[in-house]
Amino acid sequence: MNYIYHMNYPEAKDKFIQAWGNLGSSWGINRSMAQIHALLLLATEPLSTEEIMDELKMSRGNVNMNIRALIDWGIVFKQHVPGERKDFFATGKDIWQLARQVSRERRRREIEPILTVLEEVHRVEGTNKEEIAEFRKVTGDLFDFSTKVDGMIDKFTKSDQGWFYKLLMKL
Amino acid sequence: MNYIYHMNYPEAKDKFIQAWGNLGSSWGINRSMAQIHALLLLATEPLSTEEIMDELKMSRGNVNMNIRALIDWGIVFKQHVPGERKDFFATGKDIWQLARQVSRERRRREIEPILTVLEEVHRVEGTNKEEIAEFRKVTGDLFDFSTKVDGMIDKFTKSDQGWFYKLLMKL
DNA sequence: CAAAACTTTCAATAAATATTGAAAGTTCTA
DNA sequence: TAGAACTTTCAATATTTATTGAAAGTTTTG
Repeated sequence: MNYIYHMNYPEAKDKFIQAWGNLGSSWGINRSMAQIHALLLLATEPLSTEEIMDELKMSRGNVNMNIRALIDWGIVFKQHVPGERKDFFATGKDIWQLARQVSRERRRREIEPILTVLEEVHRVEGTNKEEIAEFRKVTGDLFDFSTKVDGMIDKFTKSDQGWFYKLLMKL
Repeated sequence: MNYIYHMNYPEAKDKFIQAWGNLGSSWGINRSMAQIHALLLLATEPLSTEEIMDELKMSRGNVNMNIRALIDWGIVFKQHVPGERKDFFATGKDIWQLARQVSRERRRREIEPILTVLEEVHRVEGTNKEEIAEFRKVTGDLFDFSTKVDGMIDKFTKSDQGWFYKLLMKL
C-alpha cells in the first residue's frame, strides 16, 4: 500500500510562510517582510496589525515597519473594514501582477543605480593603456548588457499576462 | 565652458568594486565575494590570494573562502602561472556567459527548492473549505508561475548569445 | 624526509541587519 | 476637548552573517 502524506492546514501554512521568508532573504528581502507578505497571500480577509503580530509572533514595531515597506513596494494595500477603526491590510493575489511590481521596483532601486555608476566610471583616464582598455571594455560590456536587461524588464512590467505567455511559447 | 570630470583609474576601480559589492549584497550575494569578482573582472592578469588580500584589504581566510565560493559558482577559475607555486585566479570576461552561469546556479539553489515546497504544501487538507481553497489557489498559481520562470531560465542558460539578442529584438 | 611554501579550517570576534517595546505622536469620538 | 484608540518612531538589544587570524593541514622541493 502506498500512502501519500497530506499536511494539515496549520503545518502547510507555516511551511509556506517559512519557505517564502527564506526565499526572500536569499534574494535580499527582509525575512519578516516576506513572511508578512506570505501570510497576506493566504488570508481570505484583510488582516489587522494585531492579527499579523499574533500569527507571526512579531512585535508591533516590526509589523508596522514591514507593512509600510510592503506598501512602499506597491504590493500591499490598506483596506478599510466597515465599522472598524484600525487599519487592515491585504495583498494582491495575482501572481503575474506581483512579479511585475517586484520587477519594476527592483529595476528602479538596483538596476538604474548601477547603470549610473557604470556610465560614470567608463569615462576613466590613466596612464596604463592596458588596464584602462580592460576597464573600459568590462564596464562597457556590463553597461550594454545591463541596459538590455533593463529594457527587457521595462517591457515586462508594462506588458500583460498574454504577452508573457506568448513569449514563453516562442522559447 | 563645460567640463566633464574624468575619474582617474584608482578612483574608478574602487568605485566599480564598491558598486559591484553593493549590488551583490542587495541580491543576497556576499559583499566580499562580489568585490573579489569585480577585482578579477578588471584584472589583466590572474591574481594571487596575496594580491587580492592586499587590494581589497581582506584577510587570507576571507579571500580563500570566497574564492572557493566563486569557483563553486563556476565563475572563477584557478590558473597556473608557469614558474609559480601558488594558485592564481581569474574570471571569465564574457558578461553573457557570466549571466548564464549565475542564472543556472540561482535556479538550482533557489527556484528548484521552492518548487519542491510548493508542490508539497499544495496537497494540504483541512476542514475550513474557504481557507483550503485559497491556499490551494495561491500555492498552485505560484507553482505554475515559478515553473514557467524556471523553464525560461533553463532555456536562457542553454542558449547562445544570438538567441538572447534575437529575443530582445522581438520585444 | 625535513622544512619551506602554500592552502584550508574554524573558533573567536566584529560588523551588519533585524527586532523589540515603550514612549511619543496622531486621529477619532463622545 | 479630554481621553481612548490606534499608529509611528527609534534607541536599545538581539540575531544573523561576515571576517579575522592563527593553527593545522597539505604539497612541494632540495
